[in-house]
Amino acid sequence: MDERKQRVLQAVVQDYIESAEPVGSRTIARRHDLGVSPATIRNEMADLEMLGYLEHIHTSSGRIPSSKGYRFYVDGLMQPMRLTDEEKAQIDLWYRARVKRIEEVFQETARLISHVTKNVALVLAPQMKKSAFRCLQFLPLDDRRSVAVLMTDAGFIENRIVAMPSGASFEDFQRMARVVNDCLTGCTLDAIPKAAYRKIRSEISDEDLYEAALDVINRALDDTDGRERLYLGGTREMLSQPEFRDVERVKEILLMLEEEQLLKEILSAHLGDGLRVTIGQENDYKGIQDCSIVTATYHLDGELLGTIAVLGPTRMEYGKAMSLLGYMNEHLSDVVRRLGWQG
Amino acid sequence: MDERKQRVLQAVVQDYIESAEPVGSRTIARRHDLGVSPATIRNEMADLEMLGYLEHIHTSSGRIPSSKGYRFYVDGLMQPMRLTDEEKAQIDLWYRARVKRIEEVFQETARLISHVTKNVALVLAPQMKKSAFRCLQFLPLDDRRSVAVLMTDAGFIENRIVAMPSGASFEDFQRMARVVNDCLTGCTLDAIPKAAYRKIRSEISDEDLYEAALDVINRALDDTDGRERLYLGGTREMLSQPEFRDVERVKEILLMLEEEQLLKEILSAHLGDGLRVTIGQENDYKGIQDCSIVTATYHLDGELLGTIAVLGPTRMEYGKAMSLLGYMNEHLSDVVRRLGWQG
DNA sequence: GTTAGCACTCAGGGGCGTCGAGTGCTAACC
DNA sequence: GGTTAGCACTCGACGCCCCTGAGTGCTAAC
Repeated sequence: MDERKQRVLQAVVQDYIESAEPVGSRTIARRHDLGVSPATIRNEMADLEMLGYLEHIHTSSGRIPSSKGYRFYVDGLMQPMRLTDEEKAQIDLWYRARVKRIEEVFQETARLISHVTKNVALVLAPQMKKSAFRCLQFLPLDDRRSVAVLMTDAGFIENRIVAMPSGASFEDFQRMARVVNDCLTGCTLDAIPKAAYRKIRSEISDEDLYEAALDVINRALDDTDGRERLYLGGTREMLSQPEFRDVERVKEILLMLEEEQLLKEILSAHLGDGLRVTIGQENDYKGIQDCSIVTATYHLDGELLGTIAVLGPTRMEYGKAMSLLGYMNEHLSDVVRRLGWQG
Repeated sequence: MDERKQRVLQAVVQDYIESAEPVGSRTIARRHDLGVSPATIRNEMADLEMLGYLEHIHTSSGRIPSSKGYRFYVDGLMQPMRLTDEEKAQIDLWYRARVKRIEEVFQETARLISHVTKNVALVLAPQMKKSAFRCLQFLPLDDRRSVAVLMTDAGFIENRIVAMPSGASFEDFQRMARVVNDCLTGCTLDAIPKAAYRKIRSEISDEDLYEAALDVINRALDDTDGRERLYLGGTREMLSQPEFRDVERVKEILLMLEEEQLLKEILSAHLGDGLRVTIGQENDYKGIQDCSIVTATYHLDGELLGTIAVLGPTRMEYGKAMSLLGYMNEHLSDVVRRLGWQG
């Protein structure tokens, strides 16, 4: 693929991303200074199509990029689009604001991403089980139940209603909490050493109480439990994309966006190092093979914490999405660090 | 308005609700046994239009009900549609399931309502400030901040990150929590007696600590704070309504549904006794004058707790929405009672 | 008061010609 | 041999027309 072909491909992709219309040879000749006539560009485009980088709806409609075409563009031709100062300012402003609850950080991150990219944003918060236990307390609910409040180092707080074994009093629960606090402080939740369990076991003589303690810990770990972990933003912004002009398509994608489990799987599949782009048919899941996903993972001290992503039509401003995710990434890692995530 | 007119009006409304197409005299003659010819029905329809119950897009299109027509229908003609046993079973099943967190109850209620009615469901949870204080605890976050966990009698739990005044230790905070717990137990949060404040004041000697205590209480009361209180469901179901065939309309309504404050105001305006229907132009807010809202409030011992609502096109199955809300209402009141709301 | 009959209206759909954007091919050009 | 101009061809979009079907309103007859 010689340089001129690359320039033509670049021109086609850029114009198509901008206009959402198939682009023709004359348009390119007019808008990009390639120094050749439309006829030559036509020839190049025919070649590019033969090579699989462009597609043709019908004879006489302009070309649109194929997944392969986008891939080549993203990997080599694209120039990363810098965020404007205004956009940066807007983001910085928000992150400097006082955070009231940790969930807000993720929700707002999703909102900001979708706002800037006009696409759906997905934010997968750090998994609770990856974080370090900080403390457990119980609040009394009624005579049979109490509420367990579990906090981890990242400032995550989980509530669970737990039934108290008959015969156990609230004081027993508080005693149990003290034991658990003593034994688990500093443990990462998905890797509680056996020794810790043994210690809890030995300090809690009552069998039922021990079971209750395990129950609390296990249910706190059960991430599929609540709907907390995945934050979505921009289902409305999405509608401004011409790809979603017809309601059927919108329904389809909204349906998919409700399948939280599926989304998590998709994000997990993309879990890679840093920025990653998956384009159209590269997606395993059939329903989004006309969409692309840009994902970024945020880390702390080498430990994977979570993922943020932009999901949109293949005709997406990859450069912008990538810069933005990179930028948000830093902020998120920073926030999580400030909140005292265990490094 | 004689009986035959009423029967014609009823027929028009029912058919229109079912088909979403303007209905003509012949259709009615065919599908409802009124014992008269289409011509007569035409005459009646002309009268009904004159009286303001029906509308006409143009000559030669069938009639559609006006807001006034729907109103008459809802107030007098409609037969309340019973829920099917299957629907009831589905609902009962869910409510019998083990509730993990109180928020789930409201979220799932919204989901169920939207699923059955194919419209948007709104659930306004009991206001925290109306509930009785149960207990306050602190969890340590870092050396400058801690997390306040406040629980009320309904099982609501609120977390807030609070800054600790310099000089105060976490132990001070725990001491403060004990004082607050002693003084406020049983108080309704929006009506904390002055005496309670005085008592707290006298028991907490440290000025900064007292301020911090007030801060926690006040911020917990601040309902606009989190996004917890209003639960939405069914933005996807909504799309199956033919009224939302064009994306512009969808965008409009989605935009509105994001304005949580606005929705709360609308719901509050509809706050009435039991079931209430607001139809089309009866709505104050311009953006939903082609929509109707059915609201129901749930109480306990005469005290208003919250509101559940169905929002959809004026062409809505009022009977079904009303029965459903009534049914969900009982369940909700029941759940809240079980969770020990202070009567 | 009810109904049949008739003229009229309007939206929707199919057929048709036009226009414009675009391609592919060929022959000429440098 | 690569580049370009020219030309025939294709196809979607648009506007137009006409037809059809559903529906009304009016009038006259029952």
